[in-house]
Amino acid sequence: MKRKQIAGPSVRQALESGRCLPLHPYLKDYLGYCFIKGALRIRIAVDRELSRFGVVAPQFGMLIILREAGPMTQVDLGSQMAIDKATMVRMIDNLEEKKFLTRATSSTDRRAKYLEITPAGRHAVRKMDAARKRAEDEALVVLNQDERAQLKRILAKLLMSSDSLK
Amino acid sequence: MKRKQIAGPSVRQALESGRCLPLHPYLKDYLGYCFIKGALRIRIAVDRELSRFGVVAPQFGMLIILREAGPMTQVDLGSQMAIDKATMVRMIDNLEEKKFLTRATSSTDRRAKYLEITPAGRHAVRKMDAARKRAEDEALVVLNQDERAQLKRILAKLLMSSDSLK
DNA sequence: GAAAATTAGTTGATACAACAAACTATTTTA
DNA sequence: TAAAATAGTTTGTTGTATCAACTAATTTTC
Repeated sequence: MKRKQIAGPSVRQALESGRCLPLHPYLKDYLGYCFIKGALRIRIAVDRELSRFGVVAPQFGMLIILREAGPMTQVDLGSQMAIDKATMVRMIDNLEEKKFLTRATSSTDRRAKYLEITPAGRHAVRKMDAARKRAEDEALVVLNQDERAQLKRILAKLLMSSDSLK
Repeated sequence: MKRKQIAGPSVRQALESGRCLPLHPYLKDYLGYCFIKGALRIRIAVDRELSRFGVVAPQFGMLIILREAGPMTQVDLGSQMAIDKATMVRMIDNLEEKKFLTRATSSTDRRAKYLEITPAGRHAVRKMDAARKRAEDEALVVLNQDERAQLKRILAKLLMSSDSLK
């Protein structure tokens, strides 16, 4: 009478419930555990802000990239973000619906659709970014400026380097 | 012709694929983004190790807590870890099947089942912990000892304090 | 001290999001 | 120019956490 095997960590659960992640006393010395709890705490705070705009974090990221890098196709953007093209369709649908970007068929390749952030999108993304910053700051309120800078530096170092790994 | 709304960030996806999370140049200054990427990188490494034992991170956590705190009921353990009781059943099934713990009906409350880590469970958890440590160290290889200590300290401070929040 | 409410654990159904596969329309390659 | 590849879309599948309902036991309340 085997029951179905469980598999995944309950990350999404935590994200959606938005409730504060309890930090268990017997687990607090496990770096990976603390790292993920800390990251989720910020993510939850940011997600809460972004939800007011009807977008999720990856969609915010898309708008940022489109703003900085200019128009590009869906697969291009998707591959930069490691998001499946089928998933992209839905995310882009949602952003288009909100008029944050336009889909325009390329004149040189009529299969491809170029995504371009709209003025409304630029405006929204500025507000989202302010909200994001607020949420992050609030989540980090217990850390002083020095600690925040260190955290940023360490994270950057950690991620930069391992970009080359694998 | 509305298509289904998307919702969640692609966390699980990254976890399972085990592939290296790309860090986008236009997003690398967003702390929350980097934080979650860094945390996932470690989590992926640890999960890969734990999968050899057929458990996921929360199950490892359960065994640790049972080892440190002694026997307790499923709901008790579940509430400490903020895991739904229905989810608990499946996770515990899996651990019981592997003989890492026993379910024993309480003599004082015949509804409740006390979970107790077995000698095999203790043995396994020691090996898991060694594997976890190895994985974490490897994931953090680019950071020197001082940076790792700082990271730990900052994470601890961040999480400790906000335990009181909300 | 019995009825009502609560609780522990379990099960099955549901919801949801990512992914795979199949498809259309186009473009590139051989 | 025929074949292969690609962009985008749609549909269907899969995996996982959750909900709702259920059983059995306990506690509360009157």
